[in-house]
Amino acid sequence: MTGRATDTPRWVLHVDLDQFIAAVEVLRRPDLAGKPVIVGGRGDPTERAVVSTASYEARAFGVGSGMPLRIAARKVPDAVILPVDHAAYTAASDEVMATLRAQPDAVVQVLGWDEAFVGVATADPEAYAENLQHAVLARTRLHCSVGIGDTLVRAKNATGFGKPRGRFRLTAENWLDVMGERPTIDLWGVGTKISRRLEALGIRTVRELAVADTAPLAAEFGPKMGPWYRQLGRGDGSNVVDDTPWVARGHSRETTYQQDLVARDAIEAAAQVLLAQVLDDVAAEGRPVVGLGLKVRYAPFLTKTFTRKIAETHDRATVIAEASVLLAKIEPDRPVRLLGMRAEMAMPDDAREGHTPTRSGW
DNA sequence: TCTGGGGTCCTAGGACCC
DNA sequence: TCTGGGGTCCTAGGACCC
Repeated sequence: MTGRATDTPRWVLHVDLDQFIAAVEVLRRPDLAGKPVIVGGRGDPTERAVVSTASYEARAFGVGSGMPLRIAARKVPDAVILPVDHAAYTAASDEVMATLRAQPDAVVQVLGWDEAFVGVATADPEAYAENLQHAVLARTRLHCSVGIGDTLVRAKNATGFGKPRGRFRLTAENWLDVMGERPTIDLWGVGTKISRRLEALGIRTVRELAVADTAPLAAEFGPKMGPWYRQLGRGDGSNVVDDTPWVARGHSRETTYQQDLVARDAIEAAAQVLLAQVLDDVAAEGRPVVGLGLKVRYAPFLTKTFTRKIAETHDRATVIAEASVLLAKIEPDRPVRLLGMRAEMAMPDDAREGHTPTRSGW
């Protein structure tokens, strides 16, 4: 006998806050409860911006995140439109994550502002999840839904069936019964492009993907991604929740300009502003810069990216000088609607070798 | 008057070396 | 003189997520 309760099954819980951003706004403005609330940009629907979150009342009108704010405002004339307040959401998120970490024997892997995996050994995952929901509500006044699974993928996919405020369990046993007839785009990690390419291979549903031959998948998507998509279709993969502190590979800043930039000077000045912000973020971490990136959008569907490896340095002036090589690649006489600057940082030597928490472990 | 801003990982193809 | 094949590094770009 070891000290570990080896026959207690390990479960993955995927915790997802319900309409998180809108809910945080309602907490500080209770008069908004029950109203269509849309959060996006600077809260001005005449500006170029998109919806970050809509409350369920606004979603009933067909508004969803990613939609241009202007169109959302037209769909819901009575909507309350609020600016994005990052600091408020970060503070609320920190409270939620602290609550999760305080649960008995919980291993917590944060995925974003409003979601996390919780790994736990328990004989009754539903009861554990319900306790967790009560704890989050008591401490933050926010509601969440919980997906319960025997793998990370199944837990993640289960959550949607529990919304709002509920729980749902997906395991090897019921995966294909629940997911089998759904289109592949419902899978986490399959978007519009991949689902379309799968369809061209004759694969439309999750079940069809689950039983597909790997050879044509590998031929279409490459030796890594091909087999990975098939595994997604089966819901298989790791059940290990990884609480290793996240280390950023880099930092970037992007801005969409309300009016396109035309003059060369204006474009270069704007890029320097973004680069300065990026270097502030990098400096705050004290890690050297090893690469640079530039993104430029000339028109809605024409985006170019340029990257460049540079010799490891802490010196701002050196980085700015290196960036001029990328800036020279911006085409003249072409209106620019978005600029982005990115700096890649040297990774710490310890432990990150081969560690890719967001994807390849699954 | 369509399309944010912050990230991650993978792949293809060219350059270069042996 | 022409040509092979493997490996690595780098850049551009694709795709996905919240």
